[in-house]
Amino acid sequence: MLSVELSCKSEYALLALIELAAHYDTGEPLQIRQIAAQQNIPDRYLEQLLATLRRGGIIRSQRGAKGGYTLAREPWKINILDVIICLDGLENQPKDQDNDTQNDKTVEGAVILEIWQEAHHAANEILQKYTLQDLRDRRDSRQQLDFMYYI
Amino acid sequence: MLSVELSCKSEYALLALIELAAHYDTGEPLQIRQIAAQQNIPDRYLEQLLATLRRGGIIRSQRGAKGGYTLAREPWKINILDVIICLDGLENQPKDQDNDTQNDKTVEGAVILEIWQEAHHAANEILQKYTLQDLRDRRDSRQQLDFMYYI
DNA sequence: GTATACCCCGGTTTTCCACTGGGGTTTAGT
DNA sequence: ACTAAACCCCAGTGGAAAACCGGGGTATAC
Repeated sequence: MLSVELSCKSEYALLALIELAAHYDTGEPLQIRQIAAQQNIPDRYLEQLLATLRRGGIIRSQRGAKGGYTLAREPWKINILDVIICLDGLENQPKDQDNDTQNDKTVEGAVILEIWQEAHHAANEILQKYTLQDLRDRRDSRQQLDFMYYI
Repeated sequence: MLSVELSCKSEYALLALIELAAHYDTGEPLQIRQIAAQQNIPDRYLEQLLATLRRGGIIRSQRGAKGGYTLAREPWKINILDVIICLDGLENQPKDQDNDTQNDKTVEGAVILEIWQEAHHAANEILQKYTLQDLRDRRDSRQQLDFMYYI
């Protein structure tokens, strides 16, 4: 219910977004197939994730032949927390029904929840300070390094 | 695989530990039944969690009639991260086999993992700075407040 | 010696995640 | 217009992990 986990979903989405960020300069859309092949992601699954990202305003889509996906804004204006919230959080609604039965509003439960929210907040601050541009840059310099070692 | 989540398991364990911390002064052990009834936890499940906490050195057990559980050390010497690591982490071994097949060591995956570990670390620092004593104190002052509002 | 309470270990149920499939609809190119 | 390429929507399926239950054993106070 209140988690900061690196799931397949998050990882796949970020991998795809790194690709989109890398091709952002060209202005051309990228197709699901290309991304999926590049990053070894099941394409039908990736399709769902991209649909979610689109509804969340992270990416834009172009339908029809020669269509595909592009980032909705510049890579340095999309941070990782945006992505995570879009994927997991969009339908974590208030859900404050069931107030007739004391669902679990014990004092102890509230105290624990409080601390968890604090931890959760600390993690979110980290995720918020990194953008897709940062991911792309890190990827590039890392690959540069690998090449240096190779020769 | 790398998560900071408030699961049932964690919450149950912490609720039980708050009870044990509250009764720590008496020196008397608390029985599973009492804790389970107090905090509305399925007792057979709580038994498993307490067994794990015992193996992790968080609590001690006394067998036989008039037995039960007590904290293994003072409430202010047990922080929340200790508890979480004991519950989830004890058997998250290295598991660095499968280096013949490149399991998923892509450059992009490594970059993402790096950032996630940083976020994870930030959350752990929060969990580490709160002890069972803190939980107990917060519970008590919260209950005091509720009473003030009631009259 | 007996009741009490922990101990161990295996099974069941439930829930959720990763993944798949079958249709549709929009659009570029001819 | 026609067709093919691509996204769109929604409804499943399989498997694994989490939550939970039960049976029989063992230590200990009285």
